[in-house]
Amino acid sequence: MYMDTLLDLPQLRTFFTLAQSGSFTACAHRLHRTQSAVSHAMAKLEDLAGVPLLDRKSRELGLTEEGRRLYLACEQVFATLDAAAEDLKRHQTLARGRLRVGATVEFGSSILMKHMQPFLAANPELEIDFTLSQDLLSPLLRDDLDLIIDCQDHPLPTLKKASLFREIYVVACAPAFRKTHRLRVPADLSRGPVLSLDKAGAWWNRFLMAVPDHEQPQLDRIIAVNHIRAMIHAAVEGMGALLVPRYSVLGELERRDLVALFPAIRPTEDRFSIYQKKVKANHEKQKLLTRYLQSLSPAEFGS
Amino acid sequence: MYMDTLLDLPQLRTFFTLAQSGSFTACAHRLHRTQSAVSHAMAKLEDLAGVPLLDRKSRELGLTEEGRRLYLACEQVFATLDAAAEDLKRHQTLARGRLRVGATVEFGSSILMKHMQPFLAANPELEIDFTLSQDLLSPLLRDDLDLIIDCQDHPLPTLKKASLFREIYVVACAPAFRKTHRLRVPADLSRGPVLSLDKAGAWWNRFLMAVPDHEQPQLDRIIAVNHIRAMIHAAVEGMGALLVPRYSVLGELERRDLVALFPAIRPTEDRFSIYQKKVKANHEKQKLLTRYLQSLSPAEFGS
DNA sequence: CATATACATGAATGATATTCATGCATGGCG
DNA sequence: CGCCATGCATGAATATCATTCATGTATATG
Repeated sequence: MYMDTLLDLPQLRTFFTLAQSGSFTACAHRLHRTQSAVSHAMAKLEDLAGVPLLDRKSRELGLTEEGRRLYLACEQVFATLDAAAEDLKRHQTLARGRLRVGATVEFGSSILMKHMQPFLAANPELEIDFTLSQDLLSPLLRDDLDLIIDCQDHPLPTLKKASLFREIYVVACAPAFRKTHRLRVPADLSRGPVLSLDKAGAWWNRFLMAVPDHEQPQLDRIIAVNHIRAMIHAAVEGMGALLVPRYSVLGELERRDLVALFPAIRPTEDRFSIYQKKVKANHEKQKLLTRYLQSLSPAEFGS
Repeated sequence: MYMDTLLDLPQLRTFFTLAQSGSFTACAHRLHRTQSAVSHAMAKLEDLAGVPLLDRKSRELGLTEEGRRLYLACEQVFATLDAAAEDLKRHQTLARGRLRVGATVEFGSSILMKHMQPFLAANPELEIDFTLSQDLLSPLLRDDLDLIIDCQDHPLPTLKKASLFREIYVVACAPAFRKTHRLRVPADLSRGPVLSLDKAGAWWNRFLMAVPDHEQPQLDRIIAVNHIRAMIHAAVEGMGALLVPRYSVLGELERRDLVALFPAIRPTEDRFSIYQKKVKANHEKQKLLTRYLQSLSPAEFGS
């Protein structure tokens, strides 16, 4: 209903990236969106522009004359904009003092630690301590922690919640294990041992609930390992299939120590959020860290 | 690794306008937003930037050092962007052929006609005919019209709907009339004649429903006039108070031939939309007109 | 002081972008 | 050829974000 500019930034950014990527799908990956989102965005942009901007006929996707001109404008605009953003970042007031951060054990050790160095380097005056634990809420409320990263929901009115990323679960196993047990559909899991945090196998419910009835496996042979990292090592050694948050095995998947099974099955996702006491959330150091964490792309978290 | 841009266009546009306007409220008016919206947007922008951009302490609202730098970047960016938009507009494929447009009588005669000239001038090859009528749907379905602008809802699957603006109703009368009848609250309307499209006064229900119980007027003296334009002339002459869509009396309010009454009471709004047959909505000429109408600011429609 | 002006804020709402689940076309390839 | 893979489009459902509404707080002004 309001149409200040004909041009809309998210769409232009998409267009700009698309022109560099050569295909909708590639562009979508770069922007951590789906191909569909890119398609919608471009349709809208072209509709707004009133002229075709993309030339879809040939194999390689090209720009029309108008598209090329718009692309040049984008170069200008984004150069300026990015420079301005850089400039702002440089001039952010540096944080100082002490900040006590809590996180879940697996997330903290595998992901958080990997990404804190640049932040620490940028804020040498800031002293950060980390506490990895299952129970994060009570230390936060007790003021033993200033900021926690948790996948449990804490809907308290005194807490400020900022959502961070979605924790996606995967079923995975060693490549050799998949071969010997001929794992093709979820039902095949009945054939071999599975690793579980608990002996009863409740750990796997999250997965089972997402499996259609006729493909339900019988998980009879359960190997209990009460520690995720240990479970992962066990899986790499071919001891069984496991169910874990994707972020915890990013490296193993990359190196093909593990392979993901049944990508079509999507267990319910948990959402990781940052929680802070509202009264302290305005402190520069807390805002700074929050911003930093949120600026990490979802890909870093395996989403 | 870092999210798109830290900078977001609608916010930057607001910031840019704000810097030129000198106050939140003034900026809000320019952008046809509320002061609150501007405030929210700036809060978010500053939060993203990580540094204060606005200096609110002194009487005149100023920019901080970082704000000034960002403002310079904005100048650049919006200059480029607006130029690109202009360029695109120039290169839009010109429409040609014939386009039959339908609209409600009052809207068509008072507003639509006022704004079509630039469009016609930009598309000399296009022949447009206008039909103002109460019944727009059937001619559209019969293909006697290509595009209609209507405040009735037509939720048909074969039609494409594009919303245009909200029709806001006002109660108004001649300044002298207000004085002689001492109209201060809705109940005072009992004192003098009111103009209505129908003798029964059902026309006023839209207003009465928005009035709290204890202020309900008794509309006993009703002057029926079955034509809005005539009703307006009657009101200007001091014959009574009337209830009309704001857009129909924009001129009279401006010249103070009429004054708006009870701004606190807000009758239900109707939404004007553009309807076209889906199969024909892709025709260049129809898209062009749709875009043009949507690009008119809400202020043009009295919203 | 009382009032007016200017901005802030939280909750509710409304609008928009994104995804999901498809469909349709084109280009290898057995 | 028919078959599958790939790349883009599309409509409905959903998630995300902006805007408004209804207030609150602060400061200046007569």
